[in-house]
Amino acid sequence: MINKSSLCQQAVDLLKKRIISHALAPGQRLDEAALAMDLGISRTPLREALKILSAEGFVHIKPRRGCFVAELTPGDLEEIFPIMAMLEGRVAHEVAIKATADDLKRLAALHEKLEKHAAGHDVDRYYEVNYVFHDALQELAGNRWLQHMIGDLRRLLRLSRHRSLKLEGRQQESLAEHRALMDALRRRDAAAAEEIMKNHLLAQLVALRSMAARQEAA
Amino acid sequence: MINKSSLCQQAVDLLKKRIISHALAPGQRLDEAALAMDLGISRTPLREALKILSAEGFVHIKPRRGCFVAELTPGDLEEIFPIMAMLEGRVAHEVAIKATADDLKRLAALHEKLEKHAAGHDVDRYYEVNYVFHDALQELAGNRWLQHMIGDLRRLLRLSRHRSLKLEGRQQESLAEHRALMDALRRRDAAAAEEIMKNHLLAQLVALRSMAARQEAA
DNA sequence: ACCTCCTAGCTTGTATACAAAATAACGCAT
DNA sequence: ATGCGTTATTTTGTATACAAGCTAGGAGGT
Repeated sequence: MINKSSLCQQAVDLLKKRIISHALAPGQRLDEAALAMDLGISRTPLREALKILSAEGFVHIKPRRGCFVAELTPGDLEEIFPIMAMLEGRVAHEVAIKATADDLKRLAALHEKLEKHAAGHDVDRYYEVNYVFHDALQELAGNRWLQHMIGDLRRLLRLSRHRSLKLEGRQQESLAEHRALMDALRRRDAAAAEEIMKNHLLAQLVALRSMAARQEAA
Repeated sequence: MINKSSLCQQAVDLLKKRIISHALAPGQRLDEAALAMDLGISRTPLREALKILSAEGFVHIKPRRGCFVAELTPGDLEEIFPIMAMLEGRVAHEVAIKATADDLKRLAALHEKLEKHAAGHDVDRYYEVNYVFHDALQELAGNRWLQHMIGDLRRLLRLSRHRSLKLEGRQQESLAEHRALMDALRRRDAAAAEEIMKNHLLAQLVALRSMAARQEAA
């Protein structure tokens, strides 16, 4: 058993995974007794886990009425993406100033992977590496609170299965934006890096809108 | 008794107050049994409350070692203020665009109160109204997620008793910045409003720094 | 005298049992 | 048949009891 942490923490981790993977559907009611039985634990640690998930926005607890998996409306996305754009823009800004030549090399290596997966039309791996890339940037920015807030929002965004890269042409755009970002970082142009990152996020929002519109039409 | 909510929620609210007011000192260990006894509840709802407070950053839970009141280091302030500056800047931006003439009148009324308390050297009331003013702005911006995140950070900041307005001259500066903000809002100059608000927050950070330096010297 | 190991206690983590409130089901009256 | 009221059941909220890990203090050895 690698898992030596508390049952509460284990429950938090597992439920997050299930919520993000939509094994637990948005809006679904969570029955404490049934869920506890399913996880093989008692209600006490499970309830503590649900309180944590509630504070982090994954579920909503309606007093005396139960616990429900959170759902993100299109309106939420419209509100969250601009915030993310600001925060990640700030990250890019800091990285442009702080990163060492070595750091930039590591980023470049990740970017190369992105190019490769894009060329191979491997959307899943592209997403994966993209995540790692953004994560690495946050690490380099070295602002723990910024990192914390972005992390919260990122996890939340995953509640909605937005896969905007599936929109034709979007992956190429995304890649071009990443290229421009790497350029700005190498030039140590903080203002440009921030602006590019901002627009990168906002472009994702635009892509999501058109996907939603397309789905609406169908 | 107006208070009909769960014991857990009551505990959360009360503990927040105690932590913010420093009735519970930063770094202090919270003994579950003793605290539960003190609050007149059992450990079960108290533990749920502590989990929530932990997720919101008010306390840190070290597994099997206990729960400790969080403390903000000067480093944390240096990280948080720039984020706040961005977020509140964004709020100002949105308000400049969205606010109706009526909204602006309400804000102006609040600003008048600020001027009055400043003239009367009533620092406490100035802080109070200042809080209401910023809160009103967030309301007008109408971005619930932005509001949520700013709210979290604001409460966190109150962990450190930073009273930068006590620095001589700072209150007058603060007032001037508020005046400039109102001007920009009336002119519907979103970019200017955003910039002014950003600098308003960053100026607070600078004031805090010099207070810390002064305290260091003493 | 100091370090180590072991034990005793205290504190956190978990399970179960109980209380209270909300939902569902049933019967009655219209 | 339908709507309302009452009761039964389910489910959340809370308390208590139990298990397991950490801390501290003392005994024994070097």
